[in-house]
Amino acid sequence: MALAEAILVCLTDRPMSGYDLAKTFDASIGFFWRASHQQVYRELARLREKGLVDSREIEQSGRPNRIIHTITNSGEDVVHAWSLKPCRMPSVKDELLVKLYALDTVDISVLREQLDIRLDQHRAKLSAYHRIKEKFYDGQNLTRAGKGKLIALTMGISNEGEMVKTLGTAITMLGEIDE
Amino acid sequence: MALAEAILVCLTDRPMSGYDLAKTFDASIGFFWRASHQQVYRELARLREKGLVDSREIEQSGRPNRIIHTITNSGEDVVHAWSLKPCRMPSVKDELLVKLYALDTVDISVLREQLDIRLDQHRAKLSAYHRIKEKFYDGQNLTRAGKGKLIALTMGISNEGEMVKTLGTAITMLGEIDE
DNA sequence: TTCTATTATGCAATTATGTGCATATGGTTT
DNA sequence: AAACCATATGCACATAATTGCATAATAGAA
Repeated sequence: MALAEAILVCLTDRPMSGYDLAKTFDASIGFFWRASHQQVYRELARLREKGLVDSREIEQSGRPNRIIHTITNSGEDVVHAWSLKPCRMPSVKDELLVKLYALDTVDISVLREQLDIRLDQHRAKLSAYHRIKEKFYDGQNLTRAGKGKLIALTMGISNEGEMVKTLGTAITMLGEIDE
Repeated sequence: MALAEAILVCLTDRPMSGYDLAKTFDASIGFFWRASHQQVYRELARLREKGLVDSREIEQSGRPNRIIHTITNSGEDVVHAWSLKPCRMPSVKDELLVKLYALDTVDISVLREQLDIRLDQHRAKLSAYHRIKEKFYDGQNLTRAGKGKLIALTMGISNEGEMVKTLGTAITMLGEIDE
């Protein structure tokens, strides 16, 4: 259960509402650990129960009240303990690769379209990462936190770039079959 | 639920026991879709219930009887329908990247060790993939199924190679902090 | 001789994730 | 005026994955 830790990590930076967190998980930290808003709210309820966050409701007029969550001391202890534990390998689960693996049971032109779609998705991610890097992490006086995010982003960029290249190769190889 | 489809795809090739399938998921198809033996046995029970596989017990002396599972016609229909559906993007969930993202809450030397471990894991995968490619897919007269597996393997190799490179960069960048 | 690995199957409990739905309001677009 | 988007929260149901346990025989190593 590292969603808990990912949320706590976000709250280390600053106290946030569930809505803020959900948006963060749609962007920044979501590049490395994806979660929906429902998941975030459910996990926040658990963290509150365990006393790892402190939640206070803020009155608002016009729109629903916000609930601001602040990390507690025991929350920080949990983050620290987690940081020392070894990391798991992310588990691979890619339907596209399974379809390539099972090439004699699938239609090549359909699969080709699916590869094209995937290629576009990786291109989109790549340019999004580039924009973020230029906007926030190209200055030279970065904090330690900023440097860490830059390293993660750099890995993301080279990952996506590589995916774009490999998918191109795969599409070419697929095109050379049955022609 | 694409574990069902991954199992059916394996059974398209040849009928297999749960044990055989579990081993296949520890290697070959497991490179693209990971599953434990418990998961495989449970899913096989479901597939049997739905009539997508046909299961017959084979008597053995000395050791437990094997149950051989064969894909049925409706099982093949399910695989075909699945092959036409668009593929999902694999969901990113990587603790190591979250730790980099949260660099000011983690100890750099501990994180460095974790990066080293990850680097070794990717190197191991890379050389395993290379061995398999040389052994099974370097000949020129491949079947269509073989060509598909070669494309998937090629993508795996370039993925792992890229991870090895990027982790090297990340370790260097991490080393340049606080020195 | 004890311990471990391999073959072969699976249940039970827990934890995690995904999908659909529900509510409430103010501002902007058509 | 109606439709839609952003803000803000969350429940309920369903599916999937992890972890620990359980059984049972044989072969080979320590």
